[in-house]
Amino acid sequence: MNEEICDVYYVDENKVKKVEREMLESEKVDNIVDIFKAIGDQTRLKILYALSKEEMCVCDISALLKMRDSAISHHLKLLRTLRLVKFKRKGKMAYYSLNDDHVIKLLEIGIEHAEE
Amino acid sequence: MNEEICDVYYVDENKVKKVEREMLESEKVDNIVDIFKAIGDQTRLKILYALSKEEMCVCDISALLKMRDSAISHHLKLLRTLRLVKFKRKGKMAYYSLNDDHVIKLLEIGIEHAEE
DNA sequence: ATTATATTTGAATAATTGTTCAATTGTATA
DNA sequence: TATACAATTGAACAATTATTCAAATATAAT
Repeated sequence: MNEEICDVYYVDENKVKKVEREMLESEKVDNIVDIFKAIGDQTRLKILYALSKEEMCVCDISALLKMRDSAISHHLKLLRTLRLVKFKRKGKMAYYSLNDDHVIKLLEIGIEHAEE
Repeated sequence: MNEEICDVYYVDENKVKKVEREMLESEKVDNIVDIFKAIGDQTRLKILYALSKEEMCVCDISALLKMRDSAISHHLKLLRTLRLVKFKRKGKMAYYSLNDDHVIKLLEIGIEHAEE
């Protein structure tokens, strides 16, 4: 009988309004979601985990994961855009590494939760 | 000219083999990926963030996010399966809350990275 | 029992996304 | 300059997934 936004009748309006005020701005939500979405993919998670052990070039990673270098490159581009990895060119190769330790922390907590 | 697994020629085999030994088992990768995939969705991220502020029932959340309770329930089921949220029934309602503080830690680091 | 309401579920559709292929670009060397 | 190779890019296809609708449960009240 309260709001007609959805098909629900008894809503704790005060609670909802309170949480509404505390919610993240939607632009911020988008940015955070993008990070988790990036890590939430088998190939990219493996890439990130591998880079936490060693700096590697595209061809090393594609050999490690037994995938086309094109696929790896597409993923690395996304990870670069999100500043999860960085790279430096040395001759023909591009050496990738983790951009900062946020990724490592995220992976650690993710692993911890998965292991329980 | 090394391995013919992919279309790449010069690979640092020692490095690749070393990282191969250090890699996560693929079953573990799947489990970790599922967690990040779950958080890497606008609706579910908002649900988790909201639940970090207040315990809420399905109808509260659907009012907050202006979405069908059916959609919310589907998401909550996934989050329950991954043990990211828990719930208790009180009468007709189901009150949801975060299962442990892994989610909060993950969100904090995600927010931190997004804000830089 | 019947009615009312909160939640859950399954199936269908629409939208998103990962991988591949083919072509291109950048860098080094002959 | 011509060739070789690492990396990148865009387009296309296949696979995954979020949301909706409709129907089914669960719980409480009349």
